[in-house]
Amino acid sequence: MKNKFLNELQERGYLNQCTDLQKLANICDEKSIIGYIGFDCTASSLHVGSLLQIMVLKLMQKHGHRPIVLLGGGTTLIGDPSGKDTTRKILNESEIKKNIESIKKVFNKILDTSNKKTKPVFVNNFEWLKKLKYIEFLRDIGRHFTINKMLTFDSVKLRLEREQSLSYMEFNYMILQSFDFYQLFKNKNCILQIGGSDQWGNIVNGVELIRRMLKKESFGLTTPLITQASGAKMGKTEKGAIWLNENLFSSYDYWQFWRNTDDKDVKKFLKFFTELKPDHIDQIYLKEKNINNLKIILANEATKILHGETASKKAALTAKKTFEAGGIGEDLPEIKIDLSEITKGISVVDFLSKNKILSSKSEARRAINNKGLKINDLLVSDANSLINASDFNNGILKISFGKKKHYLVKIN
RNA sequence: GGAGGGGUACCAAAGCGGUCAAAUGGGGCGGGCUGUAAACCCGUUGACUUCGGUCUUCGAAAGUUCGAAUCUUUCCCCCUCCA
Repeated sequence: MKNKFLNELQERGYLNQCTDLQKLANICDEKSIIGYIGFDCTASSLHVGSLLQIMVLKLMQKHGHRPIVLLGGGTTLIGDPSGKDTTRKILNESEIKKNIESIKKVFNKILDTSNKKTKPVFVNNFEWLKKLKYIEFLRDIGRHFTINKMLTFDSVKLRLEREQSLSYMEFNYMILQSFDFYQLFKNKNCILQIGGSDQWGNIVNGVELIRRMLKKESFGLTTPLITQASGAKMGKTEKGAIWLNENLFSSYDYWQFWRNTDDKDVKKFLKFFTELKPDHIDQIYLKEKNINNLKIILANEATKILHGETASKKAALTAKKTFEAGGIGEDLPEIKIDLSEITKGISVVDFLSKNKILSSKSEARRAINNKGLKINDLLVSDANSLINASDFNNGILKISFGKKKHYLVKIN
């Protein structure tokens, strides 16, 4: 019989592989466990690609288990070769520290921090990795890894097959990650490591290490690699990543991201990225004839989890006003402009490039020539036209690029 | 160490003395259709511009030439084959 936590894990499609599902289920039935996921700290924010993993942590909490969030200051110094064709850029310690602080904010928003029993624990593997002594480490830990086996793991194998160089430093990443798990197992009683499917090799090595070093059993579990119907990797659009930190990606944009989900992904994403019950999702999916309403539900629920209910509602309202009523929603991005500039009259093209709505004047001219630019919902037909005071209604002007990008310009 | 092949825009790839800001495909962006979706169709895709042009770009540097992505030299990097 499956355990509730693992059951829901599977039902939502979070489960890819597990080292021993049945045994893990038995343990989860008996007591509350501690599990961890490690996150990369190469940027100041995680993006939607890591969201599935965070949702798994949240699910653990829901079923009374405690998540450990490992923000890998130590391993980020090395760079995980898994799924990478080339060596990552190496960050220095202070950059990583800053990134960790920034990334933490998101976990504190998404995860439940009020329940003492399941409150997330943050750890930084730099704490133990920095203390390692090379010779000791080789003797105590290194002896348990054979090169023969390490060469068979995808992260290594693929790089070698493609004849892309893999440095000795990166080659060691796997061992360090195993050591992380060992440390957490030994010191924090953490029996489960979760990760994306590309982490399988690293995770299994950790389980193995614990067995060899401590003669104890631990568990590994991976989530599937999710792609969007378009084939793109989750969270990475060509424009840039869908960041989770609000300073990089506003709650309004975040809501829009979900609202623009491909039809084919809607059901899947509802299960992945909302807390609606799976059977409820199945029901509404059957009942609701208009898929757009489901996309709105998806956007509302997903945004709620990250940015809270107020922000989610505000984004939804703005979307409604902007797209359905053709009006102005207050959550649209704002741009301030000095009164003096409008009295003089500023050219539209200058304004667009200056405020980074478009990257250059040429691009702005192109946009106008391609009928892509509107001011107060009126097409701008002349690339030389000026913005002046008469374009403002109550000190506000709406400028739109394409059908989806709208900005409010306010007089300072 | 020896012998060859190659580095071109976001990516892939053509061009191999002028007509090259550089074919074509993908991607991006905009428009049309629609449902803020997909598919499809059209346009666009270095910067600046008084819209006449001007400037920067084909691994790096130097040279030949009226003129270089294209020829020469040196350097850097990648690949294939042999040892």
